[in-house]
Amino acid sequence: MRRFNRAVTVEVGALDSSFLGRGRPLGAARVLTAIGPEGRDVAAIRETLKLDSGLMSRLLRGLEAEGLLTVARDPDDGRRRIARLTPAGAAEVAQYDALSNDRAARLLAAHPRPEALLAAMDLIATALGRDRIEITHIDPEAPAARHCLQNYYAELAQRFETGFDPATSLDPEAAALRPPLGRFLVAMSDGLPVGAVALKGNGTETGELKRLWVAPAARGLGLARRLMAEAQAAARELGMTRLRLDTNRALTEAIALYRRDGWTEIPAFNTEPYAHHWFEKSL
Amino acid sequence: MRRFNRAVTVEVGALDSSFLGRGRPLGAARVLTAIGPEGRDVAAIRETLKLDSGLMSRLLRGLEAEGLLTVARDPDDGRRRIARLTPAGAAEVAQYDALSNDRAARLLAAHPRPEALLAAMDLIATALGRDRIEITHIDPEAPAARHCLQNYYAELAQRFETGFDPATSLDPEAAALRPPLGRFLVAMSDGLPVGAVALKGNGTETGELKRLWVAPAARGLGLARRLMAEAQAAARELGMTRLRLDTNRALTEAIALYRRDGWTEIPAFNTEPYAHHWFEKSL
DNA sequence: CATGGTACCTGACTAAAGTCAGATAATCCG
DNA sequence: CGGATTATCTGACTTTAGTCAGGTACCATG
Repeated sequence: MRRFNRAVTVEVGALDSSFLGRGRPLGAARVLTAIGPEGRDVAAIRETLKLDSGLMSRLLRGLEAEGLLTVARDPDDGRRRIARLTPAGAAEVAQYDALSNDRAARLLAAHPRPEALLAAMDLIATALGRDRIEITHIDPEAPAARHCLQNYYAELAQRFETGFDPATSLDPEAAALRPPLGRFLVAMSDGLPVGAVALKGNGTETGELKRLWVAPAARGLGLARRLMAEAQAAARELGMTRLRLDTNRALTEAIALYRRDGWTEIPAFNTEPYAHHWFEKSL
Repeated sequence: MRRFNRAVTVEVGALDSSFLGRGRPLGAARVLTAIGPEGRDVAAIRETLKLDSGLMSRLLRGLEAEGLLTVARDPDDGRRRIARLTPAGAAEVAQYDALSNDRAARLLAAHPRPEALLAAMDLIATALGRDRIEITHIDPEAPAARHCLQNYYAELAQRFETGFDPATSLDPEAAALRPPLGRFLVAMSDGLPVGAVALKGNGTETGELKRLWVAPAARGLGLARRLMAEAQAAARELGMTRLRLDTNRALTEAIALYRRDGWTEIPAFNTEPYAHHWFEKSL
């Protein structure tokens, strides 16, 4: 553990000094790379970098003078300001990205088992960021949602004895998973989706939960339970009084979770070909 | 990968600010913890922390004024100076260690699979520190040597179809593995032994290699080959002209390595009960 | 429309980190 | 021995990071 700390500190330090090689103090470089291609709220940048407003303001002024960004007032709220990269600024950010990608690529290329290395990093990033996992509502067709569903399907294909083909399963319409009918919830860890659940509604007081998934690196952190709790809260908000779900007998942990969390098994309420158990819970 | 970087940077930053909580600037804290219980060469500290000599000198003076360390001249070389912790300094270091151990313990305790997390950290620490793996000669009864041998035996017990009991194997006397007869080589990565090989001598021109082991997290980095090369160089230094070794048929990678590196199979030259193959190489 | 709160800016400051050019004493090497 | 080299120290700097106390413009609310 201490060895890990040391190795990582050295690596972070080396990355920082390679950043310094571009002739700009680290604080300024961090602000620049925190803006993102779309531009970003000054307050949001300050929040993620934990900077004092005075310092932030000065750094922005410096970068503005270099011609790397522009700061404009937010049309929705005149107090807020939005920083946007100029083409020159975007080019600088690309240079910084290249520096860190190079290091990463070299590290991976030199390693005999790059997949193992990536899996290890994933595990550690999730472990370190576990208190920062946030559950948010997104559109069921957003990239993060697609990412979760793809991983979910891939895992089902592996775990079901019959395999899994999404085309033959009952696939809810996207409209049933977005307001005002339903919701799509994802758990995000540092910008990466690590879990999801879909709440399907049809305008009645009975909703349905579908597509509960947690990334392998984030399992055992109680994330599935948190997702379920958030989904139930969302269902209540939408005026639902009862939730149902179906599941496959291969998903034993999920079934155990449902039982523990007060779901009761009921007869089949749909014709889902992959389902063996059906559950219900009143809110 | 970027996510890993961010998570780790945040963690390192958090650890740093918890260090600041002890009312001493980070630079001074780093110097203090870099000294180690035995005292350390000022130049060596400067090297690992990459500090300017002026800065280093001032930090030492400050810590000395606090009564946390003493600086004395090196008896072997009057230009060099050796920093040693006073009891008060050792207590401070213990406090810093406690801070980082607490964080580590909390992280591990909160994780569902602490072993997996540790293995992942080990893998990453080794991957990041691979250019810093150093091969040194140590005493065959030093703690690092014991550590390697224990892991080596444990692995043999698992891989040999008959199991492995060191008591029934031909165990070289420690004297045959230390100068002037032989050598014991370990590969150290940031203070942790990650590989070893023993060179057994009996005063003649024929030596024997034994106990070649590489830690799982460090496999595939070509470390076994480096260890073999260093051992051969050490054998030449000791005036040997021929090396022999025996091995078990379960150790297929090792056998492949010997063949690739110019060893030739020969008839049994000893009665090692666990051996199936015997090799020889002239230097 | 006054009031309190928010987001940002500015100026004045401090602490920490790092740089640079000698100075000094010890060692190495021919 | 004498010149070159090395390890450390000292003093005089600069840069970066960060803090703090106002100040200005804007928003939300009764």
